[in-house]
Amino acid sequence: MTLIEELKWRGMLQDIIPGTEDQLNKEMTTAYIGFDPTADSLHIGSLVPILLLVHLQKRGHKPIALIGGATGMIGDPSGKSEERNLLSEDQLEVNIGGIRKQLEKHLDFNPALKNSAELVNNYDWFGKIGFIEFLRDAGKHITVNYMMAKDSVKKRIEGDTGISYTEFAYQLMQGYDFYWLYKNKGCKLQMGGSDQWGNITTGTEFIRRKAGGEAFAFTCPLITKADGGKFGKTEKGNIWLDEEKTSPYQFYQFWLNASDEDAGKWIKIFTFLSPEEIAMLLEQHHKNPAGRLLQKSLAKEVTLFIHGEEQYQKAVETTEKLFAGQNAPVETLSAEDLENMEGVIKFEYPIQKIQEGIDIVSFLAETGTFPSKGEARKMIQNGGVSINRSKIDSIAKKMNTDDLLHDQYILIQKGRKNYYLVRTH
RNA sequence: GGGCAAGUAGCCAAGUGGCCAACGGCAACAGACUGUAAAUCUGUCCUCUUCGGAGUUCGGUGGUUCGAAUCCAUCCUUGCCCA
Repeated sequence: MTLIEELKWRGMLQDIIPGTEDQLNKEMTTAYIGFDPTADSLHIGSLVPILLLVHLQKRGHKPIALIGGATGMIGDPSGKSEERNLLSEDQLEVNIGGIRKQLEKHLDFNPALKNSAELVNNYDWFGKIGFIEFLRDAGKHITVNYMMAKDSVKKRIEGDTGISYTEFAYQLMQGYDFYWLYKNKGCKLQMGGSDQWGNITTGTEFIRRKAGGEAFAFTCPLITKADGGKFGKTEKGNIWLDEEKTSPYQFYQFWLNASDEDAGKWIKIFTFLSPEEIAMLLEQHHKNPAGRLLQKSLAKEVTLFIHGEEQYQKAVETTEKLFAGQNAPVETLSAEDLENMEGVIKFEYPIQKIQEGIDIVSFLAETGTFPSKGEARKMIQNGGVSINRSKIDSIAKKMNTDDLLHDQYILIQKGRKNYYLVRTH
């Protein structure tokens, strides 16, 4: 299976410029993907571009990760219905650092390799270009008519929010990036999400007109959920790759909670499992859907890839303690079990207040489980709060020392899946 | 610069003097059902609350009025048309 065939099978190919496959088969090809420095960590939405680079490098091609230090200051209109706020230079600096750290974990940057990965920041070349120079060098080669025909631009022009000259110029900058990499790094291929198709083809067009060269591209479909929700968002917000922002346990749980339909698609995209292995998993899953083998495999592979063996083990251990024995009495959890639950949010609380018999609503608000008493009350009335695995059915309940596990802990559940551990002192 | 239209909660979107914390939809969260799925049904969904209420909202600021998201003035932003 060639790289393109594999990506097609994995469901990671949306659009492709004819001749791309021949180019990849012909020689070691240098290819790039851009990353937007809109936050100081990448989230799972950026996982697909990372994986594309990894696949590429595995096949002996040379990946370049481009961080949009310059383009990030402008804002890409693609997929945005409104003008974006500009990021400050300081913030960009921080974000670029965070992203660089994460990319270095997954790509091989060893310079001894002939296809070693490279990291570039487009600020390095855009920072030096003057406005007049840019207009003469870049602007002259692409007509406004061509730029306006792009979907991302057309939507904004036809919509009722408009588009600023700044954002309109974005595709020209991205096109120039591709040209710069073509010229200076011999980069002939650009990849990206399907929302980038317009920007990408501006680049290949630019290279053709200005350099008379041929460049290639393909895009990956945007990841969606079967139920139409946004991918990678939960109650707590984005799922980040940084374990400080999203603990490995939460990360593992995210994948474990995928629906059957999504899991079947995602396991091809987000893991490196072979078609045979995946076919086998799918078959076993159909025989016994309740085993949720697909979700478990998906969660395992992705957590291993991002957080490594040790964190994966911890996530699984915590998961088993919390979920495997859902109906087991809470006393079966030892003090060590409780202490070692990675990823469960822990709070400290003075034991004195428990001894005094504080009411449940105040207790939940004061520990930080809920932001306010009102919310705590509402959730209890909705039947959504459990203490030590038994559902609280009255807001009148008072806490007392009988509620302490091992004379010290209280396990709070918000809904079925959100656990909090209160440690008294 | 001139003319016309628009700006409502995370998003879309009704409301055009009191019955408005503001219809409806999406997203989100919780419950029932389940497999820590999906679908379905139910509840919550501006903030706080002693659950009786209280406070702050409808681009900004002033004003009219007993009372304004709704009327007036002005400013800002956006779109369309004209120059």
